[in-house]
Amino acid sequence: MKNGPARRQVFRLSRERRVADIMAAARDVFREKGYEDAPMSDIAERANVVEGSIYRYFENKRDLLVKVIEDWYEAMLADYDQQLSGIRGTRNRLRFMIWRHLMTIHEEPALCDLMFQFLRTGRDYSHTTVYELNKQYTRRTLDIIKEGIAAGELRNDVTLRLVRDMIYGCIEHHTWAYLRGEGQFDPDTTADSIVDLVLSGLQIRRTPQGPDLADRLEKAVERLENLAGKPAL
Amino acid sequence: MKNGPARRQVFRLSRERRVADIMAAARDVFREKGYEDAPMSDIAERANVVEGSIYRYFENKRDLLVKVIEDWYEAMLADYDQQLSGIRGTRNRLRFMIWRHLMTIHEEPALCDLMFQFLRTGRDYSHTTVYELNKQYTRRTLDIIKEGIAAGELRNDVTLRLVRDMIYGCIEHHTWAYLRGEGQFDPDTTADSIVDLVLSGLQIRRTPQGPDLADRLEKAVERLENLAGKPAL
DNA sequence: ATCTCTTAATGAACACAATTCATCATTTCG
DNA sequence: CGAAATGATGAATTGTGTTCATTAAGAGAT
Repeated sequence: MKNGPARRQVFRLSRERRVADIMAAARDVFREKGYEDAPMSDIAERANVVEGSIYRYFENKRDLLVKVIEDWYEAMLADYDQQLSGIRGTRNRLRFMIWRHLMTIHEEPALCDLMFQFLRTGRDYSHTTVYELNKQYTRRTLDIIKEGIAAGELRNDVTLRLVRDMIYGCIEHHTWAYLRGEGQFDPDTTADSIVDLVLSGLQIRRTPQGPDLADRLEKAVERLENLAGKPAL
Repeated sequence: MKNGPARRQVFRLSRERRVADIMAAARDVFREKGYEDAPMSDIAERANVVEGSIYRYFENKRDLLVKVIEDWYEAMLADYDQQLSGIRGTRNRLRFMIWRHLMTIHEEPALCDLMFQFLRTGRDYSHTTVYELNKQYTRRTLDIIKEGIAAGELRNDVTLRLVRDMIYGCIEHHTWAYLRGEGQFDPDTTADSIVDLVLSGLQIRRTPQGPDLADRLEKAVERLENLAGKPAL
């Protein structure tokens, strides 16, 4: 019998259980330390496995990150349709989508950060599941816009892609600014403001034909006055 | 005399020249390979120095990246005010800012990428020079909005921060989508569309009861006229 | 010119983290 | 119960950023 260094007791779990353990540990460590500052050794320790074991279930560190984000994202979107289906009216539905996105970033800033910084920038992003999920997610917003157009409430001469970029770009830009200390975070009023801006724009709405209307009224009254002033009786 | 390995000829240059050489090399390598995939050895080789020498002028790899981006950003913003000062009118000035930003991203996608991905996400971003430059840069857009408000052209009940987030968020979101293959890139029409969307919003402007109201009033007066004209005789 | 003295550049050595793999423990199955 | 299959291990490897003792180049004095 060789007297080597003490070997840790080996536990054998089901594949699903091991994967779940590692992903849970990875999610926690990534949340706390980000991607680059999260050593595999930390993840292994928290998952009660040894570093090398992680590579039996995940190709590499990045793959682990991708799986973690996918898992979270998918779960988050699960009951989305249901919530949305209970809301009526273009404005309300749009507001919900914006509010929901703001809340998500507020609840999981670290994971959102990882997603935007490390997944979305990767060369292969457009071939990932996260890309598809995200597309599916933003498509709902565009569907709301389309319905608004079909109902004659919204302009039909805008590029839908740009509207999407404007809404989501605004939310994200706003959130990063908040995360580095600019202003406060109030999903309710922010959502209201964004919907209002997107729908109404910046320009002051001149009541068109305003002066014209006044003219016409004045002329009508004049006719009345003339009529009344005459020796009609 | 020791017969060690051949030692490379040592060139001594002015500090400015060395720094400039290293930064130029770093800029090129970063542009080609990104941040993480750009080894210091490549940068050193291209700058004709040895790896260790870089650390006489830069604290570490990140510091080098920061300096490179700063340098580029500063140069880019240099003749900005001058260009803008030649443009009149809220809409045109706003359009220029948007167009200019689109062009910048189009001309230097790699450096913009680095800036967004590695600088803006850093913990210390809000204490960097790039942060200040960027603030100063976006402030001009907000100044244009403020002038529009002062001139009575734009609504005064919007959060300026949100308008900024909407404009820049939209541009950036749009650009990343483009960079990963969605749609084309046409700074001119895109700038037009964004300005239009920001100023006018999505909602169809109902002439609010304009003609309708006038019609109804005129008819009422007509009835009065008829009434007054009849039993009078 | 020659001889210090200061300073810059060097590249070998270090440190640290991701990844691999030969080895051994555990389970499964005949 | 024994043998094969499978899974976990952790030591070794690799790659890369960073450090530092050593050495070369230039400046100034004699």
